[in-house]
Amino acid sequence: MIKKILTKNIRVRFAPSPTGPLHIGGARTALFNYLFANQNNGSFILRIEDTDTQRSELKWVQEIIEELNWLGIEWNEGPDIDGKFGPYKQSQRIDIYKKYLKKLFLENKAYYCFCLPEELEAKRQEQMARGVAPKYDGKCNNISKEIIEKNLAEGKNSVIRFKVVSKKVKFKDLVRDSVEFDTSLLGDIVIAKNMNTPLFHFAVVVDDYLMKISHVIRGEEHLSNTPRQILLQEALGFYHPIYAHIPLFLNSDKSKMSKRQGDVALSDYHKQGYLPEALINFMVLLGWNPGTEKEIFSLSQLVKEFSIEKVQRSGAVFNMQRLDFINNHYIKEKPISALTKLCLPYLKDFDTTGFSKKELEKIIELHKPRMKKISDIFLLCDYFFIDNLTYNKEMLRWQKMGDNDVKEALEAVEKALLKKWPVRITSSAHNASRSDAGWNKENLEKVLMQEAELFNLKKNYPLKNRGFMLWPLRVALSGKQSSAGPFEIAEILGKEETLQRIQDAIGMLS
RNA sequence: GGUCCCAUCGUCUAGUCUGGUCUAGGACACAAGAUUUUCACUCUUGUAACCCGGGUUCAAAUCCCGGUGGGACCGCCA
Repeated sequence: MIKKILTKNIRVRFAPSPTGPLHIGGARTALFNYLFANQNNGSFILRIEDTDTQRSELKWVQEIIEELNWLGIEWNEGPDIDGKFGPYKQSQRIDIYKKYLKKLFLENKAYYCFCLPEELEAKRQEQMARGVAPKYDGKCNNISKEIIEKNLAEGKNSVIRFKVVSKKVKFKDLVRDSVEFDTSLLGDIVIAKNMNTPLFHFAVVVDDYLMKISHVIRGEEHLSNTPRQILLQEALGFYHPIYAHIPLFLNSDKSKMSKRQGDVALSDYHKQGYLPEALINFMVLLGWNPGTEKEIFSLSQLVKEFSIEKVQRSGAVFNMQRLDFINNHYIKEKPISALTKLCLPYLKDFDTTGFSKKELEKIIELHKPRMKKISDIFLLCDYFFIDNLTYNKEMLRWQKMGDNDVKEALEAVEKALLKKWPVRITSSAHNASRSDAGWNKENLEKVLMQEAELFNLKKNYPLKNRGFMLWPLRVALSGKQSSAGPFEIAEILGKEETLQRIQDAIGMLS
């Protein structure tokens, strides 16, 4: 007797296994579930599938929760948020599974199997070599009760198998329409190691039923698992949830995204300084689009606009360049004080104490358009915090300049700066502070743009090609092939350090 | 090997259901140009795709069939 599908109350779940860091593909599965639940006024459940006690660890449960929270994906029920259908960790539901396991035994739908893993593996190899679908041959299906008791009493290695009924299983999938499998190709599956150790298929089916899950939205790798679970549902008299199998993230060679070819943990992206809003936006566009040309979405917009039916059927290559682009977009949008806060941890190896909050914000602002990810800030702005820049003196040359030309240019800069901001010989505190007055980007620009033209006139360089003065200056201040502009740098560095760096450059040329 | 899924620019995709408006649109990347002292940002422009073969039709990216290619699964993992 199969009960009707529950669709009035939308309830979905994300069911990760805490055997390692949260996979980025898992994060997208969670996202799709979250979006689907929230746009339908439903509930989103986080369920921890830790039946594999060997590999499951508490720290991974914590990581899953932390990283999902960081992304901004919230659930209504889970290991940390109690609901009516808990507990939400499978390791705490052993008695529940036992009850249904007994039911299966009682109805003669499950049996003990005493085959050894090695002999099973040998059979599997042999079958595959012969070109047939590897499947369990049902050897232990008809062992007598006495033998079973005896084996069990002796503590012989055993597992519990479910009798897979041969039939055509057809189900509707929100992403793939109708899918059909012939279960006669399937062998009897192992659903538990023993009465206290249920396995994946069984625990999933029981929990989805008990937790009143209406829609199972999961990765495509589970598509071929679905008929087994449907058979289990039928054997237990459960309703069938509606399925939606979403496409996989792919490596650039189109294989399933794997660690071998790059980062797969959500935390890796977190650590590198990808913003949660960027990751969300990027992930959702891999396999879904609104059908319009809009590409930037916040999580709350997605709740409104997302549609599971528009999810793509084929896998999507995880394209880092596109992630970088989207991340850069969100970095540029971020208010400067918030962005600075995010950058600071990546600057912890520098001594930033000499800079005020305002100055640090200016530094970040300057490098914002260049940042693909927050961690980039380290290499982008290091020259502000390094006392003695090291660079090749050839770098100081602009176009056809020689050492002497560069030296002249820098000396002209120095002279002009000192003229406008003279060094006081009588070093009273009052005068010292006055000498820096008006040392800002605007004034520096005014003075030096003019000076650059005078220099060109003198040297017979093209008048408007101000690089003859500004390029050496910028390199002297940054020590870099590319950096922010010289006026901006000088403003933040302050007069003393600016003049010092010019002096250092001149020193290299003598 | 078996089963299932999939197939539009290098990548993500729109268009496919309801065939004509598609000499196939957008975005990333790439290239060129403008701007700038450099890089980046910004703006403009450009290169670039309907897997192949048949069929149906006045008309096919779109419907049908067959290939081919790619992927997932086939566990006492999930």
